[in-house]
Amino acid sequence: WQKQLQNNEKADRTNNNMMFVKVMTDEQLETLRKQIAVYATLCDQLVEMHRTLSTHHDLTGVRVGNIYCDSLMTSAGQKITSRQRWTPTPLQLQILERIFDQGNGTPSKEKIKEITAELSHHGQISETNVYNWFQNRRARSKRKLQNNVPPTTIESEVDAEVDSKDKKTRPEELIGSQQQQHSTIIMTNASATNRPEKLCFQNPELQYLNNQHPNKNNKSDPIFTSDGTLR
Amino acid sequence: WQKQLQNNEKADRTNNNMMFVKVMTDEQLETLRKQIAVYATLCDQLVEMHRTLSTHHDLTGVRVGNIYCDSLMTSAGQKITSRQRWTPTPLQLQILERIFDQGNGTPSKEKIKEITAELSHHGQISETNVYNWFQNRRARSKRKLQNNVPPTTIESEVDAEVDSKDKKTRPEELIGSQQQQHSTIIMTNASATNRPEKLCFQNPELQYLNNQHPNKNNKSDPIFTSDGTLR
DNA sequence: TCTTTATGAATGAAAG
DNA sequence: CTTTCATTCATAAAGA
Repeated sequence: WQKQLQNNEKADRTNNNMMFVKVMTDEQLETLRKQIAVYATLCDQLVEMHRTLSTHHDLTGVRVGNIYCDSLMTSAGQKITSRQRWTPTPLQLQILERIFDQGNGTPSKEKIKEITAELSHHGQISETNVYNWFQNRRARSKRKLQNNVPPTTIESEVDAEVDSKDKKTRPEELIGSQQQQHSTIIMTNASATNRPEKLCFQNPELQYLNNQHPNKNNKSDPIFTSDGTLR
Repeated sequence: WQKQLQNNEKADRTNNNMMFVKVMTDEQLETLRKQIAVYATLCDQLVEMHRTLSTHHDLTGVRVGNIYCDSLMTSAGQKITSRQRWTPTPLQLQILERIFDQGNGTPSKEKIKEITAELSHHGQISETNVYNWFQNRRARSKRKLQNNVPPTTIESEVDAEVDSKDKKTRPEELIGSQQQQHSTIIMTNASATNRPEKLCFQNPELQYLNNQHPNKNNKSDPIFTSDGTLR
């Protein structure tokens, strides 16, 4: 593998404009990654279901499950390529920070363009980056306040809950059975932990697609091994 | 592995300060396609099997859901308690994307109901969710276009240059937020020559899956769409 | 290296 | 519909 990589790499470098074949864009690659991850997860889910169903009957499901786990499961949700992300240069950061501090909480599309133009003199950047940055900046500073200023300890929780529930003004013309449990309090740590949560399934099928839990085996990437199988 | 990739990336970036470096041979691409197709087929089969098993063993979806949920909790731990918003199942997502791609941009209340009904077979969902999904999907795809269409006006810089160059490599619409760093994926021919059929299931009962032509039904031909989304 | 943290990006929901 | 918010995911950077 390594060797091949190196070779290809060299070829890549030397024949930059030449014939080797196929170029995938980041989007395509990312899409591919997602797609594979989705399938892997799907298979995982299904296998799990089979396992559950078959436990009392025969070995089929179990075996399938095991095999699957060995070959595919560890790869679920992993990345094929690392998605690269923008990182502001110190200078950009400084400028952004300054603008942010100026208070005008609403960067608005116009502003964004300006800012982006300005910042692009100091490094690669796009409007989306700026937009996201402000978005995140605002959200996080807000949360910080929230977390730091919960001096209103005890009864605030209840009040907050009621308040937020009242906020739910949307006329529910269409509502199924949903987890629209806007039990959303002001997510302080305290409230988050005492809350008797509703444990029942909402997405019975694939809840843990979002698993980020430190799986010790997460070494593997869904990459194609030399024999054409996934590992 | 990962590291190797990183190295490649760095090398690419520094040595020839150019971008787009994802290179695949035709065979590799083909292999990839096959592999994904196999995944799709497998999933289809598994779903079918699951349905059969479910009905046969007289298990309701709910029960399955509960059991599954339980096993999930034990394995994945804390997760489930904190979820408060709907997360589409991969399957649901696929379906949604497909519908969206079909162009009928106006999901009208009628449609929504239908779709919801359909999707509810694959997981907990409500009409509101579907409604929101389409809302967001449309808005965001629009924004993407908006971000991409405006031909680079500000060429004041190296980065801008790079950017436009970058865009040239993208035959299709691109995702708004991706604009910068690229990483390298190179697949060797060696890895591309094998049979995807070896993928995972060796169980006799499932063996027949492997003999299927991946493209048997169009649903099993997962290729990325032009806008980098799944369908 | 491996783990943890900070933060860019994605996205469901809701407001405007 | 468009914009914004809240939450979560993924990863670059920092720490051990």
